[in-house]
Amino acid sequence: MSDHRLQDAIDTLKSSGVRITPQRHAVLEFLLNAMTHPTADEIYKALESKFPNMSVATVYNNLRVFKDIGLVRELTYGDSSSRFDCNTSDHYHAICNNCGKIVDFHYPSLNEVESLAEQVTGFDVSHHRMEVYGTCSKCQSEMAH
Amino acid sequence: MSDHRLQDAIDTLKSSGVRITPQRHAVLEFLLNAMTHPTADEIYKALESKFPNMSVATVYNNLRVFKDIGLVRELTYGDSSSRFDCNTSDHYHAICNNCGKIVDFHYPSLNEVESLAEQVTGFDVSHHRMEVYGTCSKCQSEMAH
DNA sequence: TATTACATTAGAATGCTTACAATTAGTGTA
DNA sequence: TACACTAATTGTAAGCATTCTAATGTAATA
Repeated sequence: MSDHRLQDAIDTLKSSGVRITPQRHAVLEFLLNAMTHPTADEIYKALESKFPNMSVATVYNNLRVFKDIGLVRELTYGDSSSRFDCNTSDHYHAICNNCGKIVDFHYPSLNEVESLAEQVTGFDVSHHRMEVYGTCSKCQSEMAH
Repeated sequence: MSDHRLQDAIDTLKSSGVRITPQRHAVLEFLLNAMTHPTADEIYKALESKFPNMSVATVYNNLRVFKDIGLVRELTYGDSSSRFDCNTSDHYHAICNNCGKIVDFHYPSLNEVESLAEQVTGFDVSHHRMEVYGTCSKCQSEMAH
């Protein structure tokens, strides 16, 4: 089902002059199929069996390449490690304070906030970020007991 | 001018059963007077001359105490270290992609987003976070040359 | 095929933050 | 004020995520 997105991503890489190595392909494929927003270490562990010799550095290197090209976004929350999101379409995140689960949700882009911020701060605004924090439904029902 | 805020903060600490030590007082005072959002290390360096024997651990310990009580907020961006903000009133941040400068700005709280997110995700939302990114006016004029 | 540039690897190094155990110092009570 | 109790501080070690480095490997090109 995501063959289409994978092929698009590979085309983007190629046209940027980036080589498609097996490791790079695997990281990309894993990210595209991931329902979650994995950390670098999670990606590394997931591909360990397929690429026993792969280095963590390779994961980081490739994530940076993807990020620079705009294929993935790096999400930095309070916790220690970054998460990576290959869904570059406009969306926001809801994060569970309890279990850390991240759920995507759509909302009309907050352009108004950007233009107000420009007026007030004198910035030339390029983008914004927004998340809501709370308790996910699973944790809510567990807490009820 | 911020004696009032400092006294309020100290009262809050006392009523939470937290002792007011000289180091703690100094960290709190520095944060309240800071126009920026300093890192733990910046606070440590700033107080070095006044408290030559103070440990970095003390800065971190106290910041955590303040955070737990709700006197300060921890800001985590992409860069390596956290920043601390003692302005707990509702406001948002504009961050310069170039120099890292952080400017506060006010905007009516995005309650609507929170309630929509609750409906869509099933979360019980407690709060949200939002920032705009761009180029600050100083960097803009420097880039013009 | 030789060359060149880019990727990967393994491990060392870095930087931020926390953990730990020993010492010091506030705070409430007699 | 003096005492005792307990929290806070200190210095250092440890943990963790991430980046760096140098050597090796691999793909594309002439």
